[in-house]
Amino acid sequence: MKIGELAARTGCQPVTIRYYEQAGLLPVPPRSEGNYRVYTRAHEERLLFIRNCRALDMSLEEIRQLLDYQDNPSGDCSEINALVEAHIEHVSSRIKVLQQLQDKLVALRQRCTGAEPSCSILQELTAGEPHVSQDSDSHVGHSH
Amino acid sequence: MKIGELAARTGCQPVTIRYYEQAGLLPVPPRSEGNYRVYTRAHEERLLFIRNCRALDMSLEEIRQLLDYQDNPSGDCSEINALVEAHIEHVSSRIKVLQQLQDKLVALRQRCTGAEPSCSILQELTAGEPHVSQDSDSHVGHSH
DNA sequence: TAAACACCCTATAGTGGCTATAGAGTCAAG
DNA sequence: CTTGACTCTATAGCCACTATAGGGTGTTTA
Ligand SMILES: [Zn+2]
Ligand SMILES: [Zn+2]
Ligand SMILES: [Zn+2]
Ligand SMILES: [Zn+2]
Repeated sequence: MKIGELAARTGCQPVTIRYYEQAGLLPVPPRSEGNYRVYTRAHEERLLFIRNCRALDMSLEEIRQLLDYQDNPSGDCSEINALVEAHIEHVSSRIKVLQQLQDKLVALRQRCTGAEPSCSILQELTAGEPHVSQDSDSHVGHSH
Repeated sequence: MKIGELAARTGCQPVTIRYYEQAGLLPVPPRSEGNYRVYTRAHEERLLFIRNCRALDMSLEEIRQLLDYQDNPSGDCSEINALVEAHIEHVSSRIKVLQQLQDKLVALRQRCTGAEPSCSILQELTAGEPHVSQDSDSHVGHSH
């Protein structure tokens, strides 16, 4: 299987596959005579694993850990559980922050009556309120 | 006011202030004899505006737009309202995605009984389900 | 006067998870 | 034998910063 077919099978672009190889998540595949990467079902499974994890917004580092547990099974689920638990916390704490932002944004939208000399939204944003910084220990990302 | 004081007043690092200048969000300030940037209250207000917007997770591009409306007031709130509305949509769509991920993650955690030969969590992640890609038109970021 | 120290300057590279581009090679079909 | 689809490598860009190196400035203290 060449990279294009693997990409089509996994819903993933060839460049991304090469990137995962570079990042040490996918094992380096053998090459054909013409220097093309040649993949097997094992690669496909592993890539699907990665894509499933990415679809859950795990970081590549978290995925690296899970793959490591998979490659060196210890019969102990506790580390896997801890990782999943930690990632649930990443996601849920990000949700909380975003919900607070949403509340503030809705309140901000409310401020505009359309009848002011200068829009109240801009005035509100100019006001120097105690600004709450976003927590940076969570890795679950931004809205843009 | 030198950059350190401005940074302290706005809860923002000096490097970030220079970055905003470079990015065209803060006007280039005059320099002192010793080539230090010298800021005024006007700079402080503008930087507070930017930080307030960033605290709401707006992108620098969105902030650029708002600053532009502020610098060229048209008496028309509709563009400002549209921008805020669009950003609320960025945030809320990100929240929806993350809530779905959270549900899946909780279900995933549930799978581990601690009694399997190989952890069911890894098996579930290996399974090649139809993977739902995250929408990429929203700019509100990731959990990590 | 000199040394220490806090602050400031520029320039460059790194972060994460890709995407985009340039320039070249491979391979099957017409 | 040329076209076209695919592949290769290497490099740069995206966002909003953060980190580092290597130097200059300015005040305080020994
Ligand atoms: Zn995580
Ligand atoms: Zn208004
Ligand atoms: Zn937005
Ligand atoms: Zn288990």
